[in-house]
Amino acid sequence: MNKEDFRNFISSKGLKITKKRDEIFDEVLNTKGHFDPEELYMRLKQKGSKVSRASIYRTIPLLVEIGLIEEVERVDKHAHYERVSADSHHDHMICMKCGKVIEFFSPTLEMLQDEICQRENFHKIRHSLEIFGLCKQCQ
Amino acid sequence: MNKEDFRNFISSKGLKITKKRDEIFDEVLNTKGHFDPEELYMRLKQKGSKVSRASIYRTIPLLVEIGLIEEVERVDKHAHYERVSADSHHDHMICMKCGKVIEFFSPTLEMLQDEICQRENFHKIRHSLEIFGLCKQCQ
DNA sequence: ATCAAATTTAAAATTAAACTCAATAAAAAT
DNA sequence: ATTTTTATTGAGTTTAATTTTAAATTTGAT
Ligand SMILES: [Mn+2]
Ligand SMILES: [Mn+2]
Ligand SMILES: [Zn+2]
Ligand SMILES: [Zn+2]
Repeated sequence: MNKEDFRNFISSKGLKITKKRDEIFDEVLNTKGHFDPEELYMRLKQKGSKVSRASIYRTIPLLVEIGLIEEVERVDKHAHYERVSADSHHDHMICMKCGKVIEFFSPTLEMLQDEICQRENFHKIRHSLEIFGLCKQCQ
Repeated sequence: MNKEDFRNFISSKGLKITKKRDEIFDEVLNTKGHFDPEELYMRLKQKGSKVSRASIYRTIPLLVEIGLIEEVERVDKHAHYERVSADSHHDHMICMKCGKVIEFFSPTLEMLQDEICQRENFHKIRHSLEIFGLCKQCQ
C-alpha cells in the first residue's frame, strides 16, 4: 500500500485527489501503533497542516475502506484505529489494570474462525478478538 | 445470580440498597438478548417505574462489575449489553449489511485462547470475539 | 426518630461524530 | 489557457450518547 494505491482508489471511486487527503494518508502511513481521530488531527496540526477535524472524520472511513487501517478496541467512548498490513493482522490482550495492550497472532485461531463461518454460511470480512484480563506484572 | 447476590454486592461496596437499583436489576434479570440503555429505560418506564436515564447509566457499570451483563458489539455509536450466565458464553457474527447478529460457541476456540494466554502469562478474565461480514441472505 | 451521607431527578454540560453551506480547489470541457 | 462543472473544505452548528450538577429525597446507622 503506497500513495499511488491510495490515489487510484480515490479516483476509481469518482472522488478527487486533494492535498488534504494526501496529507492525512501520509500521516497515517507514518503512524505506528494505535491512534484516535483527535491524535491524528493534533499530529497534523503540529506539522503545520491546516486540516480540519471534519476532513479527518471524512477521510478515516476511506482509509478503512481501502484497508489501510481498521478500528480496534474502544476503551473510551471514542473509536481507535490501527494500521493494517497484509501480514500484520493480530488480536489484542488488554490489561484491565494498567491498560497495556499485548498483540498476538495465532494461525490456528484464524483458521478455526474461518471454519466456523463456513459452517454458518457467513461471509467473514474482518474480526476483532479482544481478551481482557491482567498482564504478568499486574496479577 | 439473584437479588440477594446483588444486594450483598451493593452493600459490600459501601453503597446503598435503593428502590431504583432494585428495579433496574430486576428488569435486566428479566431481559433476554441484547439491549441498550435507552431500551432499558423505556421498558422500565412502560412498567410504571420513574427511574431516570441518569440512574440507568449509573447502574449499568455496577451490573457489569458484578458480572450480570457485559458490553457486546457496538454497531452504532452507543453501547449494547447482554446478560451473562456462567453457561451461556458465546461470541458474535455481525452482518455489516442488515445488522443481524448470529451467536455461536466453539469449545475449541475457547481452549485455544486459554492456551495462548498461558503462553503470554496473561490472566484472562473475559474476551470478546466479533466477526464482521455478510450473512447468508445479504451476500 | 434523628441525621449524615449517598442517591435521586431534571436539567445542563460534555463529548464524539456528523452535518450545513458558502468559499475554494480539482477535474472536465471548451 | 480559460471556463464550467462538481467535489471538497473548514467553521460552525447539530445530534446523540453519556456524564455531571445541584437541589430534593431516601437510606442506614445510631
Ligand atoms: Mn494492535
Ligand atoms: Mn449475544
Ligand atoms: Zn497490566
Ligand atoms: Zn445480513
